[in-house]
Amino acid sequence: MIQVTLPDGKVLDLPADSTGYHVAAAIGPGLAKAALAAEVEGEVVDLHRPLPGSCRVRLITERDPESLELLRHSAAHVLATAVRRLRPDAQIGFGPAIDEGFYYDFGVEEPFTPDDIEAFRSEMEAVIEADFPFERRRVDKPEARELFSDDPLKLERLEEFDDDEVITVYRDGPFLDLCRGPHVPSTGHLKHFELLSAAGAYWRGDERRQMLQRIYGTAFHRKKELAAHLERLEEAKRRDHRVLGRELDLFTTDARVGSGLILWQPAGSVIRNEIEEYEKELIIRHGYDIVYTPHMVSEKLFEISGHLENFKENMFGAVEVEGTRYRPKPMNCPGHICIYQAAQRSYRELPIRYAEFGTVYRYERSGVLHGMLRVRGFTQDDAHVFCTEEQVPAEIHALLDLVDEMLTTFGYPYSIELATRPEKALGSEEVWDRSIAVLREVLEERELDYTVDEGGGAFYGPKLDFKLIDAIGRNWQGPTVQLDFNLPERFGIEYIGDDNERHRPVMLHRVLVGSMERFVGGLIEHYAGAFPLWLAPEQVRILPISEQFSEAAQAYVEELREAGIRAELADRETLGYRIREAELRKVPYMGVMGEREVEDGTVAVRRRGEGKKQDVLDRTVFLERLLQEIEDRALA
RNA sequence: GCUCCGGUAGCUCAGUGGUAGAGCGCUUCCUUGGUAAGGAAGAGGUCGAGGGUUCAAUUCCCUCCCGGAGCUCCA
Repeated sequence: MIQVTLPDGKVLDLPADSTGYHVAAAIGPGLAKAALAAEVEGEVVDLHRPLPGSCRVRLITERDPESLELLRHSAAHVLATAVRRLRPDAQIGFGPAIDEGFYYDFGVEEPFTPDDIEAFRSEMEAVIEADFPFERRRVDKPEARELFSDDPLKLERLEEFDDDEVITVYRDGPFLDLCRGPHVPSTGHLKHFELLSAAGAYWRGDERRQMLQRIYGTAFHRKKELAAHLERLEEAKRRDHRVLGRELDLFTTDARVGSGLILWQPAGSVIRNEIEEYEKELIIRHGYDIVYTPHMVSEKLFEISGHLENFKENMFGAVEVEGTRYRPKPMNCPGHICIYQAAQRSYRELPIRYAEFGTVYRYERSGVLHGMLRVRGFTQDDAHVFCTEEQVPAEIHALLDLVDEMLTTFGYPYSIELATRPEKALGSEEVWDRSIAVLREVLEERELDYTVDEGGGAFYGPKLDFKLIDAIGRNWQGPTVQLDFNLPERFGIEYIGDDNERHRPVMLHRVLVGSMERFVGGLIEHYAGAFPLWLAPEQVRILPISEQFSEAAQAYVEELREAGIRAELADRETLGYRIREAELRKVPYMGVMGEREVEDGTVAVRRRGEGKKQDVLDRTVFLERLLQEIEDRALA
């Protein structure tokens, strides 16, 4: 007999060869049916795996978050089972669960067609219907070699195991896979799944290796959850900034200009300009100095900064003028350092904070370019803080204030990640530890939640990464704050301390929006194109009921413009048509003016997305409300 | 960069080895309309670019450019 301790502290006495299933059965028939796996001494294992002896056991059902990963991993096996049935020659690669689903990689002569995918989907249904149990078996290396003698990819993986390592295989019906597990008990547990896409993927992510065909899918315990997930994907598609960008005339690209280069149309430029004006006001209030540096500089600068050494493959090529080679800058920091070095600095001046909307150019491989989100030319809201080591905590505090104010304004919740010393790092361990400790202390002082990305810092310093969460729950790269132990050394920057000696200042890099292009692209998706009033390219559209009121409407448009409101008149076609147009254009407010309004000095105000609900307001009152909403940068 | 898919009117897309269509948009006219499409007429295309095969290429083949799904990488 063994003693099994349950999470609530209860202890069960069970026969020595019991499994998680027996534990569940001993608790009750409902649980025996619902259990998908067991957590034994903290490790998730198959439900039918014998317990190692007396132990702590927690049963995992579909209520537990871990179970989704199990389900999806098993779904990947079901997919492979189906593929192998229809295409016995397909080599099998890896098939893990991922964040939102699963994939499986196959080596085939010809890429899969949509018809193939559909066939696999149907075949998966059959595999599920058959309800094959997932059977785990330990094997040694020679036996494994035998089992996978027809699967070169599995054999390659197999050779990476140490001789004494535990190797397990899983079988479900006809399909056998080299796999660590665990799995759900049988294929029948997979009820709600969908295959989503197929694309090429290099074996082991190495572009020099064979290209496999990867099929992506997802799976859920409940039909409703699957439907909700698919709906979320649809919603993401509807919000696609490339589609909205064209519909709303925000930005465009042109083959004659080049890939990865964004042309900001007037409407998009309004948004960008509003953001820049807001940020300028914000950072000037926070003690920053605005600077400008050239787009192209002598290559020598990048020799000093080390970019030519470490970043060359991301830099545009040089142009030679009168014997000097110039390059478009990939980063703004070297220029800012030169401004710092334009004069001898005293500790009395520090901290010095230089900010620039600096446009940088980076070579990106054509395949990674994506709308405004991944481009070759972009403008960073870049800033560099030069300060003494003692001033660092105060600077970090100030930055956290700045970040919070900024992200709150745009309506983004966010999370914080602290990235620490990587393997290959510059500067002494002691300096690193001290800097990380400073960052940590500031975060803790503020009682902010954060996660640690162990070893995720740049080689030249630790950083804080802020992750934005958008309106449909997706994560975006947000602000970053980065300590730099490298550039101050390379440039030999100094200040004179109160001891009249030369000292090396600490340098912080920081961006808030990061790249204007990426940020605005993200905002388009976050707001689904319906920008809050302060950012809306067109804020108010005035609609006279008929042309006989056009003059009065035009006069009101002028009045609004006079007050700084971006207002337009729409007086052609029918009223219904114009309302529809304004809604599709996502103009925040429509103001209807007919006989009554013209006589009364009012306007019938209709808010975007609120249908017929409207207020008849005194025109001056409406204007004041608009101004207030803009001043507040209200989100609604 | 690589694999696959795509590029036809401003936009979304149909179509064909015998030089082309729809809807929306645009222009003009009629309509002067009270809250998500009033009516009519018209203009608009070197079918991504170049080369090849063919009596004939938008259609088939090759190269290139641009875009998409991914791999890898990143702000």
